Parts: sequence; structure tokens; C-alpha cells
Amino acid sequence: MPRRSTPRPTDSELDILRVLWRRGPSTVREVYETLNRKRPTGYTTVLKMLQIMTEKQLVEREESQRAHVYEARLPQEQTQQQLVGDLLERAFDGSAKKLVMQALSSKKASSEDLTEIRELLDRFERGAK
Amino acid sequence: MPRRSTPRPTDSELDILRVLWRRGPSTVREVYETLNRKRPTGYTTVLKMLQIMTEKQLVEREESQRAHVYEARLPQEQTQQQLVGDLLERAFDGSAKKLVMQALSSKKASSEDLTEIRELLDRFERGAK
DNA sequence: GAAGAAGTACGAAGTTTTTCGTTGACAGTA
DNA sequence: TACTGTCAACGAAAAACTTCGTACTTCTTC
Repeated sequence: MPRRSTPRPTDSELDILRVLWRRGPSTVREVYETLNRKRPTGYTTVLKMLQIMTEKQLVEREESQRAHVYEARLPQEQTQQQLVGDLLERAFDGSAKKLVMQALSSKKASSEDLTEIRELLDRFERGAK
Repeated sequence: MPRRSTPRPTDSELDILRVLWRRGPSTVREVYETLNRKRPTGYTTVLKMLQIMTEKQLVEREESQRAHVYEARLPQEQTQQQLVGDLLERAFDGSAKKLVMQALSSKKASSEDLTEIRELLDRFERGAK
């Protein structure tokens, strides 16, 4: 039975997705070399991860070339959406306010960022009140 | 060697922590009964989880009574802080702005919430610029 | 004080996640 | 054609997570 929605990526899977989002479609070797700089990993480890992620539908595989090319199936924003929504339910009892406030105190945002966030707030206030 | 900082709680652990935060210090049975309403679970499963969580220092155990009393070791806010900070690094490349924007679009916050967030923004702007 | 209820501890088994060695296929080259 | 390097596939093993049965202890009540 096919899965309705992609499962939440694990930590390692997210590491790989981040590479794919940044680089775009990539071969195993490319992912491996990018990843290896941050966190020492074996080539076959990355390969296996990508194979598993293909099964889970987290990535898509293009097999026309000898070196298969992998691509994230969902855009970064959609996965972020999923992860935030998930955290919201699991740890914040669905209170977006609390999450936002914790996020803002957790890391300084720049002045420009704060302005952008204000604009977003305005748009929300006006729109879906 | 003692662990410097508590590990990130897993999904099931978070379920239990949420109960403890809501109820305050509780016996296994109390946690079990609260949890069981939402998600069918065996008593010994909850017990085992709490034992493991004690080892991981996620909870503290008071053994003076026959029925041990468990308590979350960290306040909810601190754990939320940890989880948000973690997600921030892992999925948002450290951009609090993006996280906040995704959080706000993920779930409607009330008008009052938006106002509170604005106040927080002001405080940030003024303070740690 | 024996029976039963309620509790903890322990261990085991199933599942998922993570890592990597080995094998065999394929391509380029001397 | 044989050698060398690159690749995917597979399987296995270790670790983490999750669940629960069983055994033993302690308290209560008749």
C-alpha cells in the first residue's frame, strides 16, 4: 500500500536533504563529498541512505545515467512546514504563539528580519483574522 | 561520565513529558491513565519508558513512597527552547525568520497572539539589536 | 497469615535507524 | 584483452526506540 504522505525525515535524512536542496539534483558522490566535509561519512553509507530515502519517497532517483541522480521530492519549504507543524503539535500544544516566541528568543533575528516578520503579521491580521 | 546536557526527547518521551508538565509530579499509574486516553498503551510500557527517561535524566524519580513519583527535570519552556533551537539548526539553516514565518502560516494565531508577538518584536528591536 | 491488588524490576523481542564491507557490473585505458 | 577505478546492490551488524510479559515485592483486607 502506498504511503499517503511522506514520513518525517530523520536527522540523517535531513542532513542529506539539506545537501540536495542546496545543490539541486546530485549524484551519490556529490552528496557524499558535500556531506563529508561537515560530518565524516562513508560513501556507501550515503548511498544506502539515498536508497532507503527513495523507498520512503523522500527523494526521486533518475537512473538514466550510470551514476544515478537524486533529487529531493518535496521543496525545502514544504518539509519545513511539515516539521514545524509537527513540532507545534508535539511540543507546543498547537500554540503557534509560544513557538514563535521561543524561536525569537532562541536566536537573534536581524532588524530587517524583524521588519519582515511584522509585515507578515500585518498581512495575517488583515487577511485570515 | 555524566551527560552534559539532556538528550533531545523522542516522540514517545515527549508524550510522557507533556503529561508530567500538565499534571506535575505523578505516579506511573497517573501518567498511564492520562496517556491511555489519547493513545492505548500498556502500563509496563509507560513504566519502562519512565525508567529509561530517568537514566537519561529527562525525569527525576522520588522513591520515598511505594509508588514512585516522577517529575520532568526541565521545565516545558526549556525543552521547547531546545527543540526549537534544534529544528532551527537542522532544518532552517539557523534562520529564525524563516522558522517564524513558517510557523505563522502553518497555524492561524489569534489576533491577541499576533499583538503579543508584536510586543515581543518591539522588545527585541529595542534591546538586543 | 493468606489472598489478592498494586507496584517495581528485568529481560526479551520487534522495529527503525545508522553504518559499512563485500560483491558484481560497467567503463575507460594501456 | 586485462587492469583500474567508479558505481549500485545487498546484507549484516550495531545502536536506539518501543512494547510488553513475567517475576518478585509490598501493602491491604479478610
